[in-house]
Amino acid sequence: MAESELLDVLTEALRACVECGALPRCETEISLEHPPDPEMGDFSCNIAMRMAREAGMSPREIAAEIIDRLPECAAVERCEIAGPGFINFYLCPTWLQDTVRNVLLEGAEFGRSNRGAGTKIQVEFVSANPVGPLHIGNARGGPYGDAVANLLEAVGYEVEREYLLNDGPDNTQFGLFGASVQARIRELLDLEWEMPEDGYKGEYIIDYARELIERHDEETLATIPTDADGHYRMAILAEEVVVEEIRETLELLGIEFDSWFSERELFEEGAIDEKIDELRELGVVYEEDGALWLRTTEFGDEEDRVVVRRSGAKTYLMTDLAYVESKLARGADHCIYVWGPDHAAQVPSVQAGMAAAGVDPGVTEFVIHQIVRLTEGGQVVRMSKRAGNIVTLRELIEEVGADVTRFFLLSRSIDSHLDFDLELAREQSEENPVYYVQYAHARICSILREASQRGLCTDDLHEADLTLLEHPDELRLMRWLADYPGEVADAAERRAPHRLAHMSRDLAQTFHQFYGTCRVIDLDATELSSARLALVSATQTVLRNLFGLLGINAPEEM
RNA sequence: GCGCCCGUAGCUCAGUGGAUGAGAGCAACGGACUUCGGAUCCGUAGGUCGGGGGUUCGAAUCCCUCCGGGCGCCCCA
Repeated sequence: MAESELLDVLTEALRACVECGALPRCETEISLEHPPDPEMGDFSCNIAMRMAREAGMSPREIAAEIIDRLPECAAVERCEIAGPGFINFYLCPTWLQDTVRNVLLEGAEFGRSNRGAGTKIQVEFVSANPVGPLHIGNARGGPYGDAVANLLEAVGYEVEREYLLNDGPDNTQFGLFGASVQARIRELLDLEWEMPEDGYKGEYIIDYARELIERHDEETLATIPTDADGHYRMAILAEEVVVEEIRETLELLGIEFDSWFSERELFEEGAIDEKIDELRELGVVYEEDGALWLRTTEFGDEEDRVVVRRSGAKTYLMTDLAYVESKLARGADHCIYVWGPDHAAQVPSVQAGMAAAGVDPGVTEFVIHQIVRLTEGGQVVRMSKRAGNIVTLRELIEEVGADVTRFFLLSRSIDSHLDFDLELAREQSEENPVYYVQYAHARICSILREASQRGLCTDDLHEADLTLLEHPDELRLMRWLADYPGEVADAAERRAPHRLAHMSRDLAQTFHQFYGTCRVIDLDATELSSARLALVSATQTVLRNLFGLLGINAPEEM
């Protein structure tokens, strides 16, 4: 709010400087930050220092020129040059009070913006092969992709959440899965059976087999041939069960997809073949050793890649090329791919392949998340079913709860390996950061209940006399609320939902500090009580908004 | 061997070009309500930001190099 006003006047001043020749035109971006000490002002700008070299002037000189031409702005009380050339702004004390009032009036809208201006972004995440239950390894992309989607929506993008099902006829793994399920079904039906050498030998395959026998006619299942076509048909039948399971697990975490896109569609609708023809016309493919190769080397890849195997089967790269076109055709302006670390190596070839196919490289964006390990008492817990350890994501959620699972998985930067501390996650006490942040919310609810019971009015708090809020801990809390919209925008821009987890911890702590020093309910000072209740209520709103982006609950009591 | 990620307090991690500004949580130690939720708060202690070189007015942050750890390197996905 105040921040965007400041950016406006700075931009204006800079333009004025350029127009009258006081400063040369520079492309440097204007940004604002907080000085290390509130004594040094509410905001500061380093533009003068960043321009210094290009302008060939000293930073302080530049700062002076800018300040001279700063338009009148009601929010700014004064500004001054500090240190090597910072421009520090001291805002009118009312700006913080306005912030609190805005929070109360805007409610769930506070912190949202329209920077995205309705641009359509598709976020594709999880997309684990539909050949088994979700496990810890691919669990991270779920909360991450969902929270990034929340962030993008919060800053005004139109977002679509998509799960890609790798269920095409040429998908080796999918076929193997079908063969494995078929083997188990035949075993259960007392028919001749054989598990493929590279087949899926996990026990869950037997569960799928039992489920399919329950859902379908035994006769039908028994007559499905044991060749490649039969394997594929069987895989499609089993996929239904797997996808149900995956969907339910993700729903436990509050994740719901707008679209479950089946790769099969690309084959059935001929999109793949069309794409191959296109590549031929573009002259970017050639045949060798009976396979069709894409000249990705000419687009920055280390070697050319096969798109159609000698067997005639299409590779993932081929389907990726048809798939991205489908995304764009369905209206996406920008596509974010959230992939696991096992796919990191294929990013360059996919990017090169897309370039070869004529896709604007600016429309795709790849985020690779790093691995998750379970730890207990500092020891890595192997995901071994035989040892009775947690293996699937569902088991983890059942063990520690959805809020804890989400919060933990979101609490680290996506580039960092994540150790999921089971011991800490199970802890239902102050040690567990999730309970810490939720406690702040529950405490606020309790204060508001108590105030109401004692006859204080908790409605229309935006009309309270907020000028009474001047304690350092009150000011600190208000500053925090004022920063919130900018922090959300930053987190969205950087695709960094882990910042939300840190923010929630930070806001909870700032609130608790305020609570410790500022008595809220005081029947001998009802004016002050109302002002503080307004601040408490505003904090509750921002906590809720933050929890909403994180995707965790805001409990009224604990 | 090549590629990607990581290396910051005892532990788990933020911070990724700015100021007298290296921080948080946990662990350790010492404190705080006869009143709103002590699942809380305050204080103390704890660092060659993996090593070295470079760029810069300024580097934990950018570049080079070395060391250490993780992951990946199929006509699998």
